[in-house]
Amino acid sequence: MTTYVQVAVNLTTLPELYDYHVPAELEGKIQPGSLVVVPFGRQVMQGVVWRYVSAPQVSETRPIGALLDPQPVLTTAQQQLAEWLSQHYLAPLPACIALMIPPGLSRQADTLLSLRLEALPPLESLSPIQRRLVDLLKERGALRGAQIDTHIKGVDWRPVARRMTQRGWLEARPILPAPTVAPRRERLITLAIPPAQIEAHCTRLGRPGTAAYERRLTLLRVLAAQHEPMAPAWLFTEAGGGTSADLRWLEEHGLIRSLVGEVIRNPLERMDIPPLSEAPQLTGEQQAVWDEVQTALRRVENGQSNPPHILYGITGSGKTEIYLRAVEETLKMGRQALILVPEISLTPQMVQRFAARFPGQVGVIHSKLSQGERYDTWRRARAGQLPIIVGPRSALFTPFPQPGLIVVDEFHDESFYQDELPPTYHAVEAALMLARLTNSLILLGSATPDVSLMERAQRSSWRILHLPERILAHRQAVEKQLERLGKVSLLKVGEGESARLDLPPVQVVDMRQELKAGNRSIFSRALENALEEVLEKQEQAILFLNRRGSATHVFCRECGFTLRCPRCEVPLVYHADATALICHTCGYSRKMPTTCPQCASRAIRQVGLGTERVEAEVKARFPGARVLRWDAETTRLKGTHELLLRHFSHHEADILIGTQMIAKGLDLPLVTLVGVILADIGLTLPDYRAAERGFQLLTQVAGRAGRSPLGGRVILQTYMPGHYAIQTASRHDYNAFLERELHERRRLGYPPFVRLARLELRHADPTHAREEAHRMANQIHAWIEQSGMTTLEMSGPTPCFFARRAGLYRWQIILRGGDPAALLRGKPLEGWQVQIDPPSLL
DNA sequence: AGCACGCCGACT
DNA sequence: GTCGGCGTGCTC
Repeated sequence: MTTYVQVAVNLTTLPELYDYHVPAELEGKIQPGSLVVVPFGRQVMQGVVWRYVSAPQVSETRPIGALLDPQPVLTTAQQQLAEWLSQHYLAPLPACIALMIPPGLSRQADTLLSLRLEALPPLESLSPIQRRLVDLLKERGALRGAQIDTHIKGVDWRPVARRMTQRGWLEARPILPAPTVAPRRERLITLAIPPAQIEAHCTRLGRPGTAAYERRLTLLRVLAAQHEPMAPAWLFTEAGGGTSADLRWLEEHGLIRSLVGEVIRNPLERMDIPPLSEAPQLTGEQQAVWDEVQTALRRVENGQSNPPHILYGITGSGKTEIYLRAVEETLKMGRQALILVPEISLTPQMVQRFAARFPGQVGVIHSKLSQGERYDTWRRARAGQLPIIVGPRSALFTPFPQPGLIVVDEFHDESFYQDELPPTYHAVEAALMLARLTNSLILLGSATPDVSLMERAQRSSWRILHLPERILAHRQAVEKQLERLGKVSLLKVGEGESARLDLPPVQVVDMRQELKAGNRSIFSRALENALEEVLEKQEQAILFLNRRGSATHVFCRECGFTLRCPRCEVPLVYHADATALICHTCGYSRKMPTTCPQCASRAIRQVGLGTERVEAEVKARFPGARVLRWDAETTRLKGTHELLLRHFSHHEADILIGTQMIAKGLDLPLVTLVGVILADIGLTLPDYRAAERGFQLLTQVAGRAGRSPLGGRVILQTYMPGHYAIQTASRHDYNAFLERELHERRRLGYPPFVRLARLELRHADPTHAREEAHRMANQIHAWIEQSGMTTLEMSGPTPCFFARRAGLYRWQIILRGGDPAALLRGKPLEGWQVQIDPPSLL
């Protein structure tokens, strides 16, 4: 009996599965999820076995070539998740599978080219490209296509090589490159005698009293203290000396043994992990929430399903402690937990808390990992050896044997939506699906829950858990620190270790009134006074402005000409410290001109403001203040987030100026003032979620103040003080915002009351882009007619709001109504990027 | 992705 | 007549 299987071939554009038979030598070793090598046309490719089939769809099948990993690389739940992603987001299945296989293990087919010297014509008769190929292969021997690509750039050499192969001048052999990742093996040293007998064997260490004798004895003692095999380099470090000759001596005298063992590459080794921390006592509110979560986890344990749980808790209300306990409970029942966070480099405190509570059981995923670290983390998770994974959206695709808990922290964050490369998907939606497939509990936590999901939660009877009070954990530690600084605490009377804190009062300052009163500075009188006060008291302040640079744009007062990026057409931004104009979309930069390029007038000026300008103004007004600027640029120039952060939290600076990256999860107890320089930025963008984004950002920024017993306040400067996002954020009133925003969405016909799909086209040729956009719009119109989906509305084609990006012209078509994805499924959309339920239409 | 097939214009 | 451009379709 031959076994037949369907295989998803690793070629991201392939829409279907292909049938193969299992050869006798692989019989019993192949199962759904197996990573295999298959012949495909005249190529050799990688693929994932999808399912067994009793009979193939085609008369002739070819055999599976080899099995690349004895363990399946996808779990059953992951296969189902990949199928759902493919269906829901209109992406080819192999593209969805690619999300789940570590880079380095997943390889694409290639061709190995070599010269046939005996058949080669005289070199003079060759064309330049042919000549380059021949020279390269003569020098380097046989090369893969990918290797040739690195030597011959900007030229399409493949058709040339193909013709040379047809003439018999070259030999082309299809190959599949081996995975570039593998377990790391190292020589390890272990004691060959019981630790207690070291003294008894001293005679075998050489002549007593010599340096070598002492070194060897120390090596043995270190090994005895360690209880586990040690790599030589580590052993020498711990022993404070030693050579490989010592090891040889000890091995020859039967005192130690060498063995080869796997060494795990663990990214957490590079991180400072605080000592094991005990779970703090819960407040009454936390306890009530925890009781509910615990009950839900009981149900998971008993195989019953749960609705998604939303954990709506204001900044500093102790959500993380609930996550930690839920993880502990999940581990107790032998299942694994997944913690998704928006941006791991901005939330090192989150990772540290998990690593401290569950030493040795936490794996971290982030973009800076080496391939080896990523591969090892993936394999340990698959084997059940690493039951907790913390990471960004990609961490969702970790292969756990039996997940029991999925946490999405700050689930309103847009970084959970991937729209750069296909498949575009929303990690929160995918997490909801995975929770359903694995019968896991899913906890979605946020201080500003996503409006669409909140509406869905209310409509579908999800559980909504509320933590309305800020708490201050580790009260004694903080109070001791304040005592040292001679500060008076503003804590409310509380029980035990934790205490309550009020949310900081927010003062909205109308900048139009400031102008009327003759104040043309970027600081209102209120903010200036507050800053002065903070500096006097030796406390700290944060100034927030959601824009980098010194000015928003540069224009000529004579003729009105604005300097724009030649590739993106967006206005260039002036950066004072580099005296350059920079495009914030593509990075293009040029010198600041002294005269207008259009009319040659010298009246060319910068207008608007960014973080650099704020920095300059602060330094001018408060010469004694120590100022630290934190944005994408200073991070790039001055090193890691952690470094800047540590600098500030050790009070080596008084004022921190930053863009939205300072809004996330920082816990800075000495900050008593947060000033928002201009709250309006972003609110006026033509996008259906502009108000929601503004509200979230302002709420988060405001949450940075008053996280300590010193109290705190927020000053919010704006030109539109009546805007509901600003009004509700200043009152910390999420419910009022939610109600108003849902009202607006219903009125204007936006999610959650309709579903959206967005089609985007990018092309270097503006005419082609426009014509293709119109052709597609007509086509979609016809599809709507044919399908009878008359509730679907199409708008466009229109140029995108950012109409050019990195030299490419962008056009979009928006579909809204019942189920836009259903219309597009299976339709030819080549060249277009499709986004289902996009969080932005810019 | 490769590679074949097949159709059209520029050269030996 | 052939060579070489690239549009289209196929790979179990």
